[in-house]
Amino acid sequence: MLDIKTITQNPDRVRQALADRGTDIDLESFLTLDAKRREDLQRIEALRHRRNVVSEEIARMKKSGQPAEEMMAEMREVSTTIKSLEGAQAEADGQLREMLFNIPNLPHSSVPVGRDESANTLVRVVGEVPDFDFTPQAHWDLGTRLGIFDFDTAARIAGARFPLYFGAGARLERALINFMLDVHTLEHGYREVLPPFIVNRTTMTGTGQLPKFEADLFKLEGWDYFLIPTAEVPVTNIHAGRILDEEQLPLRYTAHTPCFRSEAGSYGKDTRGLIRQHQFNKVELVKLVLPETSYDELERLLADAETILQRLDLPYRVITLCTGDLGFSAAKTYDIEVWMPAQGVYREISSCSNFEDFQARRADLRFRRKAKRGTELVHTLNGSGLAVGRTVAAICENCQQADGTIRIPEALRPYMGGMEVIVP
RNA sequence: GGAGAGAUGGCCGAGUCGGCUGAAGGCGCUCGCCUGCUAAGCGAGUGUGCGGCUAAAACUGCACCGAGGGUUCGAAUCCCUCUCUCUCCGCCA
Repeated sequence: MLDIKTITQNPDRVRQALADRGTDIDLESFLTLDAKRREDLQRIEALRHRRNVVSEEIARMKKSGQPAEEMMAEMREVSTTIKSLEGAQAEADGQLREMLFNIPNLPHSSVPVGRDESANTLVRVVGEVPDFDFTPQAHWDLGTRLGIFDFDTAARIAGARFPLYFGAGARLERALINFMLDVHTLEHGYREVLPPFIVNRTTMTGTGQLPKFEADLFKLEGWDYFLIPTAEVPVTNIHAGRILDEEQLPLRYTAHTPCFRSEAGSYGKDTRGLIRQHQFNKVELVKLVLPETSYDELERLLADAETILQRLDLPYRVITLCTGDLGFSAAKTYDIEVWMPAQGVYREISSCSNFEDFQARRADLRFRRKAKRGTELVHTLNGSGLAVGRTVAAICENCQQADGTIRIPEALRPYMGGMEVIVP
């Protein structure tokens, strides 16, 4: 969420940002409501001040045995007035908060302006796209033939869009998780976390999934609990509501979790294979950093995620999302897209974002500078490092061989017990 | 699942019959002093949010003692609901 002051003091800047994002939000009624709220607040505070003063006076009089009936009667009225004003205030607060929750983050100045993904800009293309002398198979055909995936059985057990891996497929998934966690913890300086996979409403609100995107989540019936759609949610909230010391920053966490997404509204999109599932594994990178370092940290985060693809010899490209394609909470996002030969397209495999203080304000993530009064909000960042299911899909397709077997990237072989090729 | 206890500042911990407690005391931390080594001692300071005033401070108003509601002129203190923690019993990987 944005700072109310940002909106009231720079309404034009906010208006422009919303326009760039292609969002239509009624800022005027927000500004009017806020002005009125502040006016009312002053009245309430003046009345409360009077009540405090007179109540003290009453205490004094009672102690000295003087009657205070008149004052008490007056205060009864004052209290009633306060109570009714407070009621109105609470309502206005609620309305303002709801509006605030629906205003997206301001895009960073380096973000290209544009309506949709066609305005995204290419940052770099890395790796060699494989040149097959046969027609490459889609990973779902390949994997099903090899007996490492079984989407039909998964659908019978759970439903569409659920994974079921066997043998070398299951091991490949596990190998990737371990490989990614090892690289990030041992080489990139992240601390490994194993967080809850189910979180409460406050936590979901802290990172911005709620209240706007409840339909995208799985909710536990009879509980105010949700399955996490990404490790970003529990991990970013680790320090929610606490004040960190400057020396503790930056905090860098990595976590492997399953992710659960309802994928509401995506019917018909990517119906086959591992690309879009209700449940998938992801190794996530999360950072809490000093504000002045957050854009450098974003570049490092992106590089950390790219390292995984480079080690696996998977061809990919990096793009910067334009204002119209940017997620609700992000100020800037790079997507890493891996090459998928069977479809002949690049598919998103990681999304690395700087949220600046947008999540921090919601989740109340603050820090105190050494020898300085007061607190400041940290900047939060996160990125996939990487989506595991999609990495499996990419390996299947990029490393497939004419005979329908899959060559395992060298970096992964130690994690596969030395296996070099997946055969039927 | 059953029974009981509790939730106060960075931490520990006091709050009596509701009023003078933003909150004693201690620890920690910061600054200064003192002491010829690390130690100890002395003094001062040390929450957050939202407002007002100010060039900026100083100063000042309101709120916050798990969360929400109630009683009252006035609540950390009384009542209700919820959440969480701890202990014992049961069950269980």
